[in-house]
Amino acid sequence: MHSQRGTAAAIGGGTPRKGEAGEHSSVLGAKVVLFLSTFINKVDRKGRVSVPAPFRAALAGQVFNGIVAFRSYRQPALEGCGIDRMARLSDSIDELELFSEARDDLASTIFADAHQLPFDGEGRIILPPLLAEHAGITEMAAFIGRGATFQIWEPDAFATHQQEARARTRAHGATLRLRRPDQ
Amino acid sequence: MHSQRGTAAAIGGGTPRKGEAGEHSSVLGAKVVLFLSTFINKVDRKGRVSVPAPFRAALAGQVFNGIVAFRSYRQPALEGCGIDRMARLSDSIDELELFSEARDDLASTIFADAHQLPFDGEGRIILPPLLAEHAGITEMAAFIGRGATFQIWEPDAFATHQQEARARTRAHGATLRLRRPDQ
DNA sequence: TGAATAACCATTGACGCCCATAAAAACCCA
DNA sequence: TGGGTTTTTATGGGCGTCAATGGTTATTCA
Repeated sequence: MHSQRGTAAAIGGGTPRKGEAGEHSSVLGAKVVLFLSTFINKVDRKGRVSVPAPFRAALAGQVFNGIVAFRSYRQPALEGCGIDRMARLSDSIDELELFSEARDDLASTIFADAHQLPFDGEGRIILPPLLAEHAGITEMAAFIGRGATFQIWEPDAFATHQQEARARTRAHGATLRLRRPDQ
Repeated sequence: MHSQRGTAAAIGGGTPRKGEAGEHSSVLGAKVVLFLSTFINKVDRKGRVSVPAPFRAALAGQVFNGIVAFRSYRQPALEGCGIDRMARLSDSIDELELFSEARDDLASTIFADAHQLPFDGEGRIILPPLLAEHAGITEMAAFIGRGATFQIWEPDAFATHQQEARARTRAHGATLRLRRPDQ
């Protein structure tokens, strides 16, 4: 049908069954959050959409039970992540000069636009009209895993975008250096 | 429909249901306060405005049941936060050279101008004329989440400001290094 | 005593929460 | 390995509750 299932999962929340701890992936430090794969779900007439179960699993345990979403400023899409990431962002910004212009701009660009969308009992969120509109979402919504974050697109728009991105990648021969495991 | 609901919340107060702890987000350290999103509420003829429920939730538990607001000296807007943050600000300023000019200016600009606005039974505050005037607020007030603090704007003025901020951010390629998850 | 302020109800619509269903995965066991 | 069983998900819809707002009464202070 619409969304495949279990095709991808998110580390850290990956189906912790029957009394398994599974709460923390490391003793100190945050849980590893990884959003993978693509899921297309339906938007019902109340504006509700199910967040893919694997994504929810990745978010499990965060202080806020839901997602944070804001309009991407370069694409007709929504940026999504968990509240923990926003808290980190807030801390980062707090380190900038108080009352500086850069700080102002970042704050009003990101935080002012960020919507906190709580899960209902079934793991759905309500897409605020402003956001849905920005992404051109009406009937269906595509959840796109991007590692530490994810995006939400209108499915057709994303298909187009993906093709172009692939073409560009091939052209530029994008290379990426893998980060050292950590210290 | 006046203001959206639950669209945004603040960590720590965000809908802690069903016996969930949700009180502290970290063992030591203060509660995580995060103001997100934008809410536009009406100012009634008595000068009352509802503070968005999610913001109130973020402030819950602080020693003073209300908000602190003072005129931004860079923008036609009000800076808002909880009383706890003012205490921190005080500490920061305390670290400036005693009797220095900067210290003096900051102290008189911020603290002298800061208004403590208590919530009424319904979670509203009364906007003092001086503040409302500075922000050009008459009919409606926009509450703008900025992470650890928030601002209050006249809605149209903010819309303009936000667009400019977006443009600047995009231009500068607003780079902000995300803080490491924590140590 | 009058005006300004705070405390107290009242209304309404949006939203949180619950229940129900069907289909797909995951699971189990022969 | 295959079939049957259980569990989880995605999705729909109804209803109670709370937030935003407006108005009225009590209280305080000049």
